[in-house]
Amino acid sequence: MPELPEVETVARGLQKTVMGRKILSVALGKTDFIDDPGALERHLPGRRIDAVERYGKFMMLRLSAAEISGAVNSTVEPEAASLLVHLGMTGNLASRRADEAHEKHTHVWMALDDGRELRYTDPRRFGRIAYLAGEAIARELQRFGADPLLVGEEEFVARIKARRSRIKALLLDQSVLRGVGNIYADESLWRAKIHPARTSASLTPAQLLKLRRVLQEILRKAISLRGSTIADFQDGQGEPGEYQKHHRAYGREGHKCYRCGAIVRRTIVAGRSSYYCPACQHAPRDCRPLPLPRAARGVKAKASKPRTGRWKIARNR
DNA sequence: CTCGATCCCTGGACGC
DNA sequence: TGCGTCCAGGGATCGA
Repeated sequence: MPELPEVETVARGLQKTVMGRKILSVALGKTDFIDDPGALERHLPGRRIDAVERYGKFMMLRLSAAEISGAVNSTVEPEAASLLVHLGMTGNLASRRADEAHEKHTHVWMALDDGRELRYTDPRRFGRIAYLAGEAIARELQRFGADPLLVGEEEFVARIKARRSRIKALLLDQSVLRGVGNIYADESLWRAKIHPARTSASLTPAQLLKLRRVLQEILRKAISLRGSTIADFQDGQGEPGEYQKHHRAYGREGHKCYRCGAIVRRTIVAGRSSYYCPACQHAPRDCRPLPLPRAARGVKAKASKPRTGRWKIARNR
């Protein structure tokens, strides 16, 4: 699932391939995940993609003011505008040759001035696309919390301590930190030896500082490895990330803890599967692991495949 | 404020 | 093998 490192990877790819390109036209497939499909058709053609930025799990395509060539298009307002793209669970945004067959579940085609198309694909359509202009951009972004890579020690502790939820729920809450999802929440909690069901109030400042530090280390490492690619699916030409090889908790139910050898267990916290080492990460009394599935039990349990969605980082050529 | 439940959606895993 | 069921999960939303 695209979290901060995966979105960063996609955004960096797009910086190389579509930045500076002009959008010539827009075609749409299914649009139930798009805020205002008509706005895309009305406002994107004629604009140039000036920048591709990441904001939490969103990508922001900064768009030019649109008077690039030829006739003035009166339907295009001159104010700052952005295309916000959230990949949800299975979304991808990539540049393809216009004559290249499109993947199944492609829902947006943006023809560019270099003969290529910027295409959005998303089988489950849990993603989101929104065209935002003017003050709507700032209004949209103010809902989100700190960037976990930039947040300082004081702010991190303050944001966590301001709430009394379980730590996993807080890590996943985009209004606390923007960009952390299920994988990197579990990975950082394992590394910090904190059980996901612990409440923020029960954690010491030292534990929170440790959590912040390992979270940043993990995110940086994951970005350097182009994110995590879980269980490849369909279509050949992706360039998968490598960070899944470094997972220490996520998807490892039934395997031995890399640190102590205990069996990694799974439980549900904040409505999400949460993987942890019962020996390293002391559980609150009210939190029990789920029974191990048959595939993950037994002596030589050939570890179950990670229970997870799957997606692939497509190469942005 | 915080929780859990429900829904959205598709396809892969699994059980019989 | 084939079919039905369960499940993954980010986020919105609603009720407790």
